Amino acid sequence: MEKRQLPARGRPRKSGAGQTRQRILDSAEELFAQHGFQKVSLRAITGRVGVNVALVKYYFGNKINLLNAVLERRAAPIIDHRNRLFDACAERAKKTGRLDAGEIIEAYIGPVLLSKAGDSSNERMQRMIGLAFSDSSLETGRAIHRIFEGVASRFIAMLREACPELSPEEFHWRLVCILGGMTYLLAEPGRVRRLVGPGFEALDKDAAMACAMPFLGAGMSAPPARTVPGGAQSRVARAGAGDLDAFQKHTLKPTAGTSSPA
Amino acid sequence: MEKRQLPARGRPRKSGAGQTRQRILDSAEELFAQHGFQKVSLRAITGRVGVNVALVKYYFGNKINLLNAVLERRAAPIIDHRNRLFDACAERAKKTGRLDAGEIIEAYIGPVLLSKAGDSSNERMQRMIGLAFSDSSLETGRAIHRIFEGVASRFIAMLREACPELSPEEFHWRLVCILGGMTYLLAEPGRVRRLVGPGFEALDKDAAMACAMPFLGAGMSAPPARTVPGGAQSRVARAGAGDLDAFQKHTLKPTAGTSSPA
DNA sequence: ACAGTAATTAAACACCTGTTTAATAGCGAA
DNA sequence: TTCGCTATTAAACAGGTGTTTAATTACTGT
Repeated sequence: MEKRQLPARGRPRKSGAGQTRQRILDSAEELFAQHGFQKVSLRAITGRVGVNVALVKYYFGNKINLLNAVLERRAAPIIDHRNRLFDACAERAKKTGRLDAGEIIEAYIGPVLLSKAGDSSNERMQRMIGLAFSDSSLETGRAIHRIFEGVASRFIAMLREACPELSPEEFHWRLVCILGGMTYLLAEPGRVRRLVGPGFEALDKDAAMACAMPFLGAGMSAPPARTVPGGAQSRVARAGAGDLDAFQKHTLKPTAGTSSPA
Repeated sequence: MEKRQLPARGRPRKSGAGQTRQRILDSAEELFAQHGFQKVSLRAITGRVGVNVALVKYYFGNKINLLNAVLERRAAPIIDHRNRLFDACAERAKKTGRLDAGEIIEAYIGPVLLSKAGDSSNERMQRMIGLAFSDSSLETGRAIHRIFEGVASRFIAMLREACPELSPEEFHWRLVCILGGMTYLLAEPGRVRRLVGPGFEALDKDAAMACAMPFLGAGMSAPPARTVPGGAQSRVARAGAGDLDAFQKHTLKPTAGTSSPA
């Protein structure tokens, strides 16, 4: 009887070799972007390229490291682009005398949201960042955080400088809104569309950018709700509709106040 | 030898019975709110209350139905509250002659974000909705969607009416920002805070509401970026900084235009 | 007293997960 | 040729998952 007829085990013939690592990265990128980190199994990733699961360990060590590798591969251009735009913002501020919040936000979001035509890798990166951000698990959040920590800090610092009139509290919650909105812009899975119904091409991210920017910019430039803790009333409460009992009590309740001296 | 010394199998004595279903619901609610639907196992839920996994099937059929039951239990008051506030908005609009976007947004977010003092169930509901919304899986999204479909539609319809000057496209993307911001307000897992650093009590949701509302309201009331497709320029592009080559080309590119006649 | 039903359990089912181990086929150099 | 290194595989490991089945006990109505 023949010794082995089994599918070749061991090192493959040289033709087209050495690209396995890349192909695993590509496959992982595509699946992570489609379904999120947690829901994609290693076997799904390697199965698509026809190699064994064990190669993930061989090349990347483990699953979370594979995600890191996938992210790192695409992060550098985005970070560079953001930094260049931030530089431009600072440059312009030197002439006009003040930083523009809208410009800064646009400089942060643009490089991720806008893809060069035909560059599908960026579109995948969009969804991947969006999904990783909204993923409730700590590990994916940490992965993103680690990679973009630098620019993110610069973004926040510049934005803070552009909005000196906001209290720390107020700045924080507006920032939460911006990042939430940004996450949805990136990864919006069609839920909103299902609610609103169709009626236009919702996939044009350039349009999304152009439409979202006035919103975010105007939001950030809005006057503070309250300069003194407890001095503000919600719009609904101010109007004083009849049956808003519990709602009113709380909206009117003076807020704890900034608990830090800074 | 004694017949059975094993832990009692079968129906338990009447004392304190009949509450098992509730206890499972409570446990599930707490864990779903903490870690999200996908990451919580049925055994974790039932283990905490000291009952067998099979009871989930007995009482709820399966896991997704358990989530539905958890959500349904808390949804009704929220939906009612929202509707009452919407009624009040409509009432006021009859006098002032126009709907106020900020009021409408506040009426939608408030009932979820603001909890009656000491009502921890609402706080759990907040995180649960937030997590379910940002969960990339379809099933949890559908669960939320099914329950809030009605009010959500009313919300969007009213908001649309309040912003007639926005094109469908523009309205859509601003709505995405609002819902994204809202999701983050509800479930923000501390990522933003880690970036910004501490400095105040970030957990006061009443303050979050008061701080976020001017942002969202002003954003929604901002003038449209473009009334005619292709007529708008992004702020960054307009400023024309030197090295924004590809970025400019795309920001300036005329947008596909509303592809539907409606 | 007895039959039926409601509530609960232990245990298995069938599968999927990330990870690891040991074997092996091909290649390059000595 | 032979040795060692690289890239790859099959297979197992150790566990977790939602789901299901059958058994068991207590209570309820007749």
